[in-house]
Amino acid sequence: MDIELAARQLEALGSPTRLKVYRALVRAGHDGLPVRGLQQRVGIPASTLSHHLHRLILTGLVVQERQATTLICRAVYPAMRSLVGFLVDECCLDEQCGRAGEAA
Amino acid sequence: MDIELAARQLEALGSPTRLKVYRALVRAGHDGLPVRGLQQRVGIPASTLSHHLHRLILTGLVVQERQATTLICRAVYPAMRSLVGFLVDECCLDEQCGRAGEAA
DNA sequence: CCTGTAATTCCACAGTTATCGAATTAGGTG
DNA sequence: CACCTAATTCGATAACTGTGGAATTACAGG
Repeated sequence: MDIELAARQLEALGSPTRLKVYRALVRAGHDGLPVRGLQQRVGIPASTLSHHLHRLILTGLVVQERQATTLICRAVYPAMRSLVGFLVDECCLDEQCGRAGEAA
Repeated sequence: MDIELAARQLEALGSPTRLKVYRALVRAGHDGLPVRGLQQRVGIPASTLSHHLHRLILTGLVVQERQATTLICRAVYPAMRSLVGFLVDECCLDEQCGRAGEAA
């Protein structure tokens, strides 16, 4: 995992709106959510949502698939997995980030 | 862990410069690093570094402690731990983010 | 082809961020 | 106190971000 990619993905998640969007998608599971459903859940105008989705897609955290007239959005789980892996491997020392030691 | 705090911390880490700063601090371990040493490692002007450090400190990811004329910076490991915890607990579904399934 | 729904793209604007030289504050030493 | 090093704060500027209404593209059905 490249540090530049990690930074871009962290930045993509680093907006309350986008984090809520992403979380909604993760919670939607494998079936994903249409943009419309996402919009109702997050409660923002369509154009704003579209911009945020675009950013999430650019970093590889989200993909879209067209089903007739609706676009289904899905979280890309492997991307999140490697991002978390980066944080743990590159940014944490084992002793300090391991569960042992102190209960946060 | 509040989603707003998570977003602010993700944003703080979501800049290549700040991510490098943070990583350097984590790697420095418990002893931390003086601002000067950090500056040499990351290679940016002091004032720029100071701003980035300030942002990291505001989100609770980094702390500073004065030792005479030098300021020692340290990564706050529990903060990273709970951020990673948030990503795993709130943004990942067990089945999809568990190590089982596929090897990323 | 006309219509309707889905979603994006266009456009504009206010607010924020990154950057860094210069000035300033903090703290120790002769 | 004068001086030195460490680091921050000030000030200014260019670039980017978030936001959302309006126009546009994409697709299906009658």
